[in-house]
Amino acid sequence: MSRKSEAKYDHISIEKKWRERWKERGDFTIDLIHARRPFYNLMMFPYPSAEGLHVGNVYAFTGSDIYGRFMKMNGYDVFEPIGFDAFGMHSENFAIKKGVHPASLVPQNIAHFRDRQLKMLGFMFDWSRQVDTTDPLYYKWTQWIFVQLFKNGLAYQKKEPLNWCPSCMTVLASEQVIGGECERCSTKVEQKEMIQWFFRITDYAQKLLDNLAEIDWSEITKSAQRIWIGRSEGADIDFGIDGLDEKLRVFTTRPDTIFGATYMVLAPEHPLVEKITSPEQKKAVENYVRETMEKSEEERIDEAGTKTGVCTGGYSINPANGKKIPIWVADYVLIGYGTGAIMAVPAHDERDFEFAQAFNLPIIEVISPDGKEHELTEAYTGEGVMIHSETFNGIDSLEAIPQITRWFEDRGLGKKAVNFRLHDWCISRQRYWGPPIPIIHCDTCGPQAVPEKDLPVLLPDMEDFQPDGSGKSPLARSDEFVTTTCPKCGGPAKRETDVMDNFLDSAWYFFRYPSTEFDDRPFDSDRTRKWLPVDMYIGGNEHAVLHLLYTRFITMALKDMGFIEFEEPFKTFRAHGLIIKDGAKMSKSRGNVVNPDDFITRYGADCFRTYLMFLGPYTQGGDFQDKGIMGIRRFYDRIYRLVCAGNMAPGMPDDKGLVTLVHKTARDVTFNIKNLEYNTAIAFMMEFLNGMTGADTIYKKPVEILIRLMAPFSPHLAEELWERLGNEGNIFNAGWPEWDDSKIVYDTFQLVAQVNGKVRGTMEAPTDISKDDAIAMAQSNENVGRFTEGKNIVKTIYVPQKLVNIVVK
RNA sequence: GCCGAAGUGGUGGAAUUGGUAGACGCGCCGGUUUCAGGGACCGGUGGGCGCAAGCCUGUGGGGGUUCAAAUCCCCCCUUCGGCACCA
Repeated sequence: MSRKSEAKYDHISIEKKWRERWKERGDFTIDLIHARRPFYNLMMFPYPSAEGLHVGNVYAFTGSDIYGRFMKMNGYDVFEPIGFDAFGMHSENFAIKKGVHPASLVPQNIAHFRDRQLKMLGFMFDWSRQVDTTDPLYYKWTQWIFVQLFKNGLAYQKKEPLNWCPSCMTVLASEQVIGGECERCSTKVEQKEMIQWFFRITDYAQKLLDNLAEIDWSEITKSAQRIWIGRSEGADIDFGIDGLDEKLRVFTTRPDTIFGATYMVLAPEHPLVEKITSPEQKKAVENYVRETMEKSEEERIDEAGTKTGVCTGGYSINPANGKKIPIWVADYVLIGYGTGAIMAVPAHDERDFEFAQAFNLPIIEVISPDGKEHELTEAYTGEGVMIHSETFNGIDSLEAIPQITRWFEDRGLGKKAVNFRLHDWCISRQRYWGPPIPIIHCDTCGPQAVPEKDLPVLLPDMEDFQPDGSGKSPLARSDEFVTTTCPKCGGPAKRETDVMDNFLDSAWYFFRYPSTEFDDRPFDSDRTRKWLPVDMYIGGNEHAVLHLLYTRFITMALKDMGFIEFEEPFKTFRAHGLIIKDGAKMSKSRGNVVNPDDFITRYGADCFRTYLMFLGPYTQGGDFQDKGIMGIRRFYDRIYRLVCAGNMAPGMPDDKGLVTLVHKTARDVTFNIKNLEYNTAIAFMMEFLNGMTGADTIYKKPVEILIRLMAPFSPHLAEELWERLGNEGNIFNAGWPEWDDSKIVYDTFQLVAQVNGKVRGTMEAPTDISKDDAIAMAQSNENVGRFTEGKNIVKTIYVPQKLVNIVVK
């Protein structure tokens, strides 16, 4: 047969054919009401950026889609929706850069994403239920959520020093500051004191933490959340202030060290600083506070370790022993944690030790590892026996913590306390491209929620939408938008002009998917009961403390407000890994960005999908090497030719080895997919093909099994081959291959003969060989004999169906 | 600095209740097909020694436990990720 007439795997026409067929048949539009085995398979919806779909998106979606298709073949009614997270600074900044209005750019981007890219990749999305966060019909309900939180006291305004991104010209939530930089544009953030809207996520800190123990999430994600929530247990203790009728409250995890407190430190922003400063120190303190406020977050991070501060001239009274100790101001104490003030115990805290050394403050050892006194050259932070602690001397420090806490409690000077580093979620943004915060400010009635019947508060169409850095949103420049009447008293009032954080849009989108046809409610309760919580959620771990934490909070709040019956949104979450290119991160500056479109055109979506999954374990990512995709292409070419050749014997082969291979492959591929170990699943399928083509006759049944196993990876090709083999109907309704464990048996195995742990020979032995026979067989091996001759056999180890190890001396 | 994960051929990666290290690919080498050019098929491919049988060596480095260690324990190095003065 000449090369020309040989069957050629034409991926372009095959993929086109099946895209159309699926659309015609409506294969993936599922009946949400009558579904019998609902399975909600969710992936993180993308920003429809103008650069188009990134290979990282394709990687993420493919891994999720394979899982969804696998579940479908296992008989579940899989709901796999997709949408567009199109509000927010990412879209807006890009629009500014291009000089286009986001309202005209975003729909273009969505169309490109959806029609030119996502639809080419063979995902089984239910296109009848999309979500676009910029659609007023969607953000109406984003605003509705705000209103519910406001009514329930979970949304409030407060003035606080906040993270301000000078480039994006807006405040950010602390989760959106990564290493002192803006999460979106990597500009160094500054501190700015402003009045903003917050959500009380801290009310849920304990629950957010506790539930982590119960949910089936990637451990790496759970641990990131645990660290971010940052629970620490200790005590609040009130120190007196010399000459003032005020209390100075501190939080400490080490009340056992209180007799070693030799000074106090206030954060520069602490409200008591001014009151306690003595006239002599006034100037120095004022200078220090001003300098600190002017420092950027970056400078403070860089300086961590070098201690600065000034003495206030004020004194505090240690409630443990009545001693007078000086109060200092220093920036190593943060206003945002605990009470913004500490009792400094230089002997047992590294930071306090450094500070005490820098400013020659006394160091008193109160915890001793061996009960003796020491000359301290560094802080001792471990446990030990208490010394210099009056009536507590001799007590083990661990036991002393509850004792001392109780001692203070009894005297009304302190109490057990728990602190979280988690802060309330700042959701105000001084930007244009987001849902307006649905609040009306009335001078007489205060801030009022926009009545639900008046939602959505439409984002006004403004030609000039650029942020101006004034600390106010561009919306403030529209009188028409701002001017309104108070819903309570009817008097003149002004609308809130900030828009909401983009992460609120995405905190509830999966509630909307199953209920997109309802325009009188955000989500239908029957629908929600049937489909939520989400069964499987796959996405990037970069959202561990952003989206994934906010989402859990919103879900908990919705439950407490009575709208839903569960408090965790995702039963299972798996973080996928990251794709790199030739060992390095992909980036435009390196010029090593993989463009999915090129590979799809050249090799087909099926090949591209499969290759991405072959790069490495899905949860760990992989290294994309352009040449590697040929391996997958060859694999599919071979299968295609095999099926097209058509000369197959019916049914299953008689050959026991082949039968075993069929069952073993079905089993292994199944478990691999369940565990998201797609790379090894593909390897097993390749071995299967190699094993089949090595035989004289090809049988049809094993080929059909292989095609079903590969269907989640290469849906178009699998459909095509399934049809060519004479099957009717969607392969995804054909069921998942079953296997029989009792068929996975071998008559013989390779018996390894070792002498002193080194392999000296291998021989084929019957599976049911006895221990004695196995040992005898090993000893009969010529090479083994060379190493045992003239030696004493000390012992012999037999591991059934594995090896014999003869130990000689 | 602290926490977590990981270091395996030229390369991506397999193998973990401890039991033949390198599955499956890529690349490379040799061959077949009247084959001219990213085709198909067959064979080989960790390193060293050897004509060969085979031997030695080998999973970041160094110790240890064990009949047996990529896998378990201790110390060290490197890389990546997270947190970053959190009291």
